[in-house]
Amino acid sequence: MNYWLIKSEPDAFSIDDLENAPDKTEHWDGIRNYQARNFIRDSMEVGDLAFFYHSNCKPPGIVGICEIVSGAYPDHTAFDPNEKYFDPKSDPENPRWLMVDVKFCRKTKRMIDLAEIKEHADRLEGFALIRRGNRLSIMPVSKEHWDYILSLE
DNA sequence: GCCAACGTTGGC
DNA sequence: GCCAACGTTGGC
Repeated sequence: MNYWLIKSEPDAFSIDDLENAPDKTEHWDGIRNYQARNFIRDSMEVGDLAFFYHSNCKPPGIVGICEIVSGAYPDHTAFDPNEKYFDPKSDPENPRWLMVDVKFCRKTKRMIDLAEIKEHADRLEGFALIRRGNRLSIMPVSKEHWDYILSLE
């Protein structure tokens, strides 16, 4: 059982979009970063929980919790030239990019925004979200950090 | 809109 | 394999 934080720009796909999706489940496509891909491929397991984080908005922050409900499988959007995240170098015979399905669990009682999380940096040492220059769209969260952040809710 | 911090690309 | 140029991310 692992814990994660996954980022999404709310203009593109928000926590409400996930809640309103059929079966409250959606595939998490568009990951085009090897480190994030490797997390999906090697470490994510069905039943893992993830913070749903709104990025590139005002204010950015954690807005909900979702569950990983599938193993990793090929991200088909990489094969389609009409898709925003088309990657001609991803071979369908040997897919370069993977995705998982995530299911809405609940919204947090309130948004736990980035500024607040940073105020607790001393209790969140090593948390990838507040490391300098962090740009990962999927990152692991330790159980200690997970519980602590939820205690702020 | 700005820009720092990265990741990727491609010439050599 | 090095590294400059370029593109992207994402907070501010």
